[in-house]
Amino acid sequence: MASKPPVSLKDIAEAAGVSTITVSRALRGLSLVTPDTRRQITEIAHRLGYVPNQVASSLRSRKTGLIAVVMPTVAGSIFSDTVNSISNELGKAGYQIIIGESSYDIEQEQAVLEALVQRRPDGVIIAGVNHTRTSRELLSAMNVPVVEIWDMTEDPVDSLVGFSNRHAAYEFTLALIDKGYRRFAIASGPMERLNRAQQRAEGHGEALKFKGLRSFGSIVIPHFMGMLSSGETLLKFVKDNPELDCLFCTNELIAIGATVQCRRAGIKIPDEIAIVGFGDVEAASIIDPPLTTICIHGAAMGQEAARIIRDRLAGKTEERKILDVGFDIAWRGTA
Amino acid sequence: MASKPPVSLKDIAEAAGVSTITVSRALRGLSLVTPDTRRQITEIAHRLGYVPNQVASSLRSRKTGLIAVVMPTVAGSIFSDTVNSISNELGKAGYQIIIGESSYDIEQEQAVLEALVQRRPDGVIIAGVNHTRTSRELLSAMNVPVVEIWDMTEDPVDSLVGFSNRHAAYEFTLALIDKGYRRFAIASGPMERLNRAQQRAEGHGEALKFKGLRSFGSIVIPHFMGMLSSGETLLKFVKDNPELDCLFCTNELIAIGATVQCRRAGIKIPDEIAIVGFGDVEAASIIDPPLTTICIHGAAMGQEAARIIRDRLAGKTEERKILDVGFDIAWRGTA
DNA sequence: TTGTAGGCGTTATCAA
DNA sequence: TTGATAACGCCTACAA
Repeated sequence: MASKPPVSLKDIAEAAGVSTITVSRALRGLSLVTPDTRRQITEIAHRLGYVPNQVASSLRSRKTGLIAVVMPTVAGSIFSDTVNSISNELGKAGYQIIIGESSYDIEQEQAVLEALVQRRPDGVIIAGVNHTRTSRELLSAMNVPVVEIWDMTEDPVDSLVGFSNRHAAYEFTLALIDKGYRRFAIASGPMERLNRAQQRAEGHGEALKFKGLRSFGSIVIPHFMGMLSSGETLLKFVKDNPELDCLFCTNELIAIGATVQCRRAGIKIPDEIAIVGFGDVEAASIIDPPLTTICIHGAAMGQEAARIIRDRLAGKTEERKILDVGFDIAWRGTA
Repeated sequence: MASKPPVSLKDIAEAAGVSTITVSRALRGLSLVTPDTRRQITEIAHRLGYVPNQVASSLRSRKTGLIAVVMPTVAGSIFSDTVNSISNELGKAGYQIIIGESSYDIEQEQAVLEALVQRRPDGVIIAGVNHTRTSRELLSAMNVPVVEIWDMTEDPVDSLVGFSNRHAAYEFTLALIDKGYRRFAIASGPMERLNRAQQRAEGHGEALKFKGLRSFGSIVIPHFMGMLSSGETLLKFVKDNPELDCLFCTNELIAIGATVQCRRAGIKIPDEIAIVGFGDVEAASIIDPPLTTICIHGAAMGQEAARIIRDRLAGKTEERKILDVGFDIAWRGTA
């Protein structure tokens, strides 16, 4: 297992009889090098199996080409559209992403952020607008573009691409009431300490109140246990509360689970009970009946956030942006 | 927007009246520092808002704490279990992962690899065993542990944690024949140039041949277009071939799509036609009927691969490992 | 237990 | 168009 020592710019420079900086320039395509010299250098670099050391480059140039992306989770389908579109959009510009998972917990988010920051990312995209004080300070102190996503506030750390969870839940509830539903219960997923679930619940509640309705119950699935087992719990809840006519889920996955399990138990949806979700993952459209839900523009948020980062880093713009991508209601089979 | 200059070890050293190396040692917890000194240093570092620069650290120590993970895609649910378990397992040991997508193409894989290698990862986990010559050379030349996953071969680059796609398809087909199915057609997803789909098709074909059966047709969904639209294509195929009694899909997503669309078209599954998948994603169990499929141990592969990397980097073991995690057949509703 | 010296591989800066 | 010099921030090696 004789391991050859790694090849550096210096080795190439010696072989080519030029200085390291010339090699560096040639390999970076810096057009101040004679085509002839460049060709020779490229050839030698290739022959020697040279692999540029981006660590050294990053240290000296203070550019890592890394964008930190902090999400509650990347498991499951909720945030994967967002992460993918970020990755694709930034990939075009030669950036790599490093992902951190906050596990829906701002303390954990801070820990993750503290780790990521040490790698000196050139930018940060982070889900949510509710962070610890230290996290906010950290984000500001980094002096790189920061884009918060998946939420809305008047007072972002830097730029923001999101939507109002509260408003979406509010409007959706109004629309459901318009459709004739009156006796709602609300089901929440694992209570996010990042509190987007809570905002959704509040928006729902406000809409009820505005229409003079009261809530007929609520249930929380404390630790997320997979779609089907959450669904079992909700099936029991639905059976125990026969007066309900609509189960408002603040989380897509439990809505899917509930729909599947209720259907398997022979409950007619939406006739006996309507079920609605929040988020529109792909699985929502393959179940029967397909889920009526709020469609969140995860990919669009990712893409816009990535663009903002890219443009800022390219010096194209200085300004901070606040972008509301809104939401749609996807009327399908469950309500 | 006055941006304070970043704080370095030197700044802390000066403030504490010690040398930078002492600060470095104190902050890394290297137990050669007086508790008193350490406390003082920690306090100052905190007060100054010191953020260690891992780029500099990586350059000098030749350890980046980064593990490169190369997968065909991270969109969708197929590989996400694997990536998550890798991330979790390595996270425990303080490693970060950087992901590259090969898009089911070994040329693209090579390009991705060439980019990742420049960041000097401490290890590599890569899907598949079929790589370009250059990729293999690159992997060897890196002199870091490499684990190939999701496939099987006698001749891995280094370590290997996988299963035989061919064998799984072979055994599954035999089991289906045992169940009484005779008139099979095979449906493939986007033809992977990384050729795992092909191995599955071959295993299926060999089993038929072994039992003296012929294939009743085949169809390829060339570009993956989502579960439901693939399903439409397959629904048409099934309608056009009424003699079939089992549709063998080499890809879970198209199996789900086919099942959903056939069912919506009123075709009785499995009575009129059986449909089986390959891979067992979560969505397979929420459709009706739930999909009979080969259960691949994606999370287990990820975890084992991560462990091998971790142990090798901790110097716990030198040896290369080949691990076959096998597969299970999940008999559910569609066959 | 602490410190000195130097270098990891690259690129910014300034000079030729 | 090319080069010399130094520095990015940290840690290895060796010495005290």
